[in-house]
Amino acid sequence: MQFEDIQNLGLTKQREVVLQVISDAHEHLTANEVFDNSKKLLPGISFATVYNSLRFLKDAGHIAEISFGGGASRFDRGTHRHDHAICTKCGKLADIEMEHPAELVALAASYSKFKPESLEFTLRGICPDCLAKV
Amino acid sequence: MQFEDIQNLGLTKQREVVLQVISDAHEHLTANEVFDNSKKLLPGISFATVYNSLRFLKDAGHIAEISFGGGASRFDRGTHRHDHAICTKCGKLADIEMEHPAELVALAASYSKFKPESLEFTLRGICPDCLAKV
DNA sequence: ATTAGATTTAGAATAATTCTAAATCTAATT
DNA sequence: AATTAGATTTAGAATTATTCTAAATCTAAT
Repeated sequence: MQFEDIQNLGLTKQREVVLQVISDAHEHLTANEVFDNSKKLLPGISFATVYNSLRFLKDAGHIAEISFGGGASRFDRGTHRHDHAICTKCGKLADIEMEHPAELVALAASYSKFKPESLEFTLRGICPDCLAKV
Repeated sequence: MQFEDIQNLGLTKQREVVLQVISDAHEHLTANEVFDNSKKLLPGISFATVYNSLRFLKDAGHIAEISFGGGASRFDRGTHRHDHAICTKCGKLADIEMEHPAELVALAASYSKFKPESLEFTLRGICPDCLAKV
């Protein structure tokens, strides 16, 4: 877990703010939410710039885009690879930090004939909160 | 691999057609493409009905929705669980038919504290066609 | 035939994302 | 300090994706 100085990545102020917002958030925000939060730090920022910045930051590997059936994409500070769990009751999205079984990527690559770059999975199930509510 | 008679699922004609279109397609279609193809079989069908049918068929487990960053959801005949590979060069989407390593779901569930229902992954990499083009 | 409930239709409405053109900024050069 | 080229931002329009609404139609059970 390495400290990354957002002030020093050679980003424009707008991109810095967008990255800051995503880093500070405890949840996975939509583009719209990123926009709302960014305006608090940089009132003049425009919607298009948020989208541009999201694309830029994604291409640069600073953030990751997550999407599920239904609704807008969400964004995630992409400092390292991780997986997701999504609750089929309430829709909550959680991160999973674990190593993959050694053979998983190789197996998937051999089945698909793709040259593998990365693999990420989504676990569908019921989150602890919803389990407790029954 | 079991034969399923689409004519006999107790579906409305519109839902039958939507399911037929998805089953017949060799690729993963967007809602828009499903609509276009459905019109060929049932000219009067409306866009809203295609969306309604997609939701219905998804809830009933006949089809699955797949979404990635960027663009519309795609739909897949969901007769059985499978994974996907997506090409980072050309965007092509392929199915992966393989068993998961035994411990994968249990491991993911224990890390997330979710009660697991299903798990699917996406392999990112370069597809055979793009590899050949270099 | 009647009726209640579900489904479909057409089109409007909303939400998500991208595009456009003009203005601004940045960094490199005079 | 002025000039310039290229990248970025802004504002808002445009496009694309999805959902909603209300009236019409269908279905199955009386």
